[in-house]
Amino acid sequence: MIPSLNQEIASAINASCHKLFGTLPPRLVLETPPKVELGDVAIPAAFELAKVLRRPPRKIAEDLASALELPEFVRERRVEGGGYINLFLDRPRTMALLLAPRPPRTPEGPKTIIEHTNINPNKAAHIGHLRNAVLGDVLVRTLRHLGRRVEVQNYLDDTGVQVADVVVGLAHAKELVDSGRAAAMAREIEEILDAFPHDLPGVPARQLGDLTWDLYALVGRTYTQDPSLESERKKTLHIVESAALGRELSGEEARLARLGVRLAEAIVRCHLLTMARLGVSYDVLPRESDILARRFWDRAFSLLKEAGAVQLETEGKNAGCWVMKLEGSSEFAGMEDADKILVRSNGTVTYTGKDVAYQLWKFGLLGSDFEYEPAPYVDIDGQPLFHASDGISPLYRSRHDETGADPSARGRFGKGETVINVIDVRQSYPQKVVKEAVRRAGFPEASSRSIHFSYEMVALTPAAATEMGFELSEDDQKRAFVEMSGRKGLGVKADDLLDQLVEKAHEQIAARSGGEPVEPGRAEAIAIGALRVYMTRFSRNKVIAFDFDEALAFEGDTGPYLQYAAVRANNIFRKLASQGLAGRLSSGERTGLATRPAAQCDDNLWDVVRTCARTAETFEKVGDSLEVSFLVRHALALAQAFHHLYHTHPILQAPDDATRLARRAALELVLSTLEEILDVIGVPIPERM
RNA sequence: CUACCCGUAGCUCAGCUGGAUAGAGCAUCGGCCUUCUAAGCCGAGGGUCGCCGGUUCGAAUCCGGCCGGGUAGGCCA
Repeated sequence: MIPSLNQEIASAINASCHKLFGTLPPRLVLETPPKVELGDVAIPAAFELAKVLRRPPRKIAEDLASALELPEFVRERRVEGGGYINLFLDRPRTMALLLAPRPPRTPEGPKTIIEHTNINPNKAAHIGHLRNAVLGDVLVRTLRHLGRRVEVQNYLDDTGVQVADVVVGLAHAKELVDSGRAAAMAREIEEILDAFPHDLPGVPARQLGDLTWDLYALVGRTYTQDPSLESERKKTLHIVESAALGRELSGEEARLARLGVRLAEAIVRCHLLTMARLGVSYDVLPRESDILARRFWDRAFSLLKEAGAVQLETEGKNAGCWVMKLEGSSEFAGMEDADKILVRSNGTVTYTGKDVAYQLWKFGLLGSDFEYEPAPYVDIDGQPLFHASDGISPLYRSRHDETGADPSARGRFGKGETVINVIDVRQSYPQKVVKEAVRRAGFPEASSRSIHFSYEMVALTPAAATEMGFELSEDDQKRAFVEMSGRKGLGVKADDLLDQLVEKAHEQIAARSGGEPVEPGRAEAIAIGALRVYMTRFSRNKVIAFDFDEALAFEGDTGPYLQYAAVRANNIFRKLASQGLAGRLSSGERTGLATRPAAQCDDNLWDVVRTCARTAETFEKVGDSLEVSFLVRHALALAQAFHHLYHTHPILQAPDDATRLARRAALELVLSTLEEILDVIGVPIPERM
């Protein structure tokens, strides 16, 4: 419940067990009883001891309970159920302790690098990317809250096939299916890119994401209908890579390469704008093109070769490729062909190969680094559009050479002790390969600190897909969910969903404001709250079958429910002030709380306090398990407890000052706890609902 | 074929390393706005925890085997 108190209780149990039974409980766990009436801390140790001592747990609990020498904080002990020892805390003192000011934590210790978002810069972001970014962002905020040093990286695959695909679409628009529409879109896209970094008059920045989304879908359809275009794809990818490697290119090739560079750069701005809307930010944007230009792979390759981790195949289907043999290792057991190609027979490096180099760099083990420059995204006045995750520092991106690089940023990024990659579960296999490669390159400790934060995908319910005008096959209609597919253009765009949320929030506000004008930030805040909670309230390994009704819900287990609790708490303090009553607790009141009669803390009030008290351990649990839904569910439980209290314990109309003080104290605690948690989940608290 | 994930109320999900009467939200039904905003609260109904076996004083939870659904096993990422 309270970390320091838990420790005292734990050592008391151990001491008494030793004295009474001459043995310690195999595992010492402290639980929280399911109901307030049952107490504040539950000790199930008697169940464990029953096995060892071969005596009924209830008996053991009774003996142990009376023998325990507990801290003064514990007011009462009871044996409940089959053998639980339940402790009741001194309510006023606990409350005073919980309300005592805590010094803010400054980050310290070794650095944890978290990579998330990582969207192919060739089209608008969809709701699957949203899950990635929100989970990653909440993880970042949680670890920071726990006092760790965290660096946020958003990797840009600016020289990948997906970028090449859209370049193909632009260069060969007339050969695509629906060529008329394709050509029109291509023209508009090129105009937008020509004007970049400025926007065309009247054309919103996100238009580019929408257009490329559609164009990419046409390219995808064309590939399946007319495979001859595939050769253009290979050629284009080669051009894009060659440019990054600094090779001389002919006129047309150079034009295509430049197109790819500008496309990626402009789409990244779309993504960053979308994420900024949600309050998601990054410290550095490492680019794949710079990994190529800086020859990171060459370094990684020699490390792997020196360690004997890779070998050149001379025969078989992988002849001419450099592969990492995985057949023997247990992690890859049972796989038919577990070997992973890192260098293709034509000499080019696979994505996984580049990822190995990137991973080694993240740990500072590559012996090579990027240069860095501030990300080039500015508004009309030349002010930066984005900041680093501290909200102050500039957002940097990697750079391949010194020209234009910021020398003061040199060496600032990477060199993490722990690296967490937020990537969906479908990429478990390549992630395992990367981890294994780091190990075999001679860095077992770095390998063990390579964490794949995996989560399940966001898919669409057939209903949602149909609602958006997609025609599903009969088989698909029967499925529980259908996978999104950029190549089919099947998916819900992040900004579209946000817009719908904002619109709905606006309607709801307008419906209750009685004609008063609605300030624009309110609907946006509610939309963000709804979205962030929707993306984080499920366990990581649960597929989210996206459903419009569910995503747009504002009642029950939702962001607005949390926000409403905080708004209500704020309203009470506001109202108290407007009536000339004491509102927020003074420091004298806080310390004086400890000696007040316990009677003012009835069970209902205490239930809320008890929930607040579990916050610290919830944060710890999230840090240990990397399961952010624990935090969200805790917030929901707290909000629920408070909404209940709100109806049973009026403060303005409290019967007397003493009662009011106890209630104000509980309110103070709820509000500060809610603010603390919502800040970490990234749910903004509006002034009013 | 192999590995991993999922299977709990009509729907969406919790259930923390085995333990208190299996809990929330949505939906349904019934109440509560002259009282700090009803995006709220109170109450009711609704469960063979996929199936079978094992371990245990005790299993939704651990183990084994099935069944159903999903994902991965590309010189794509």
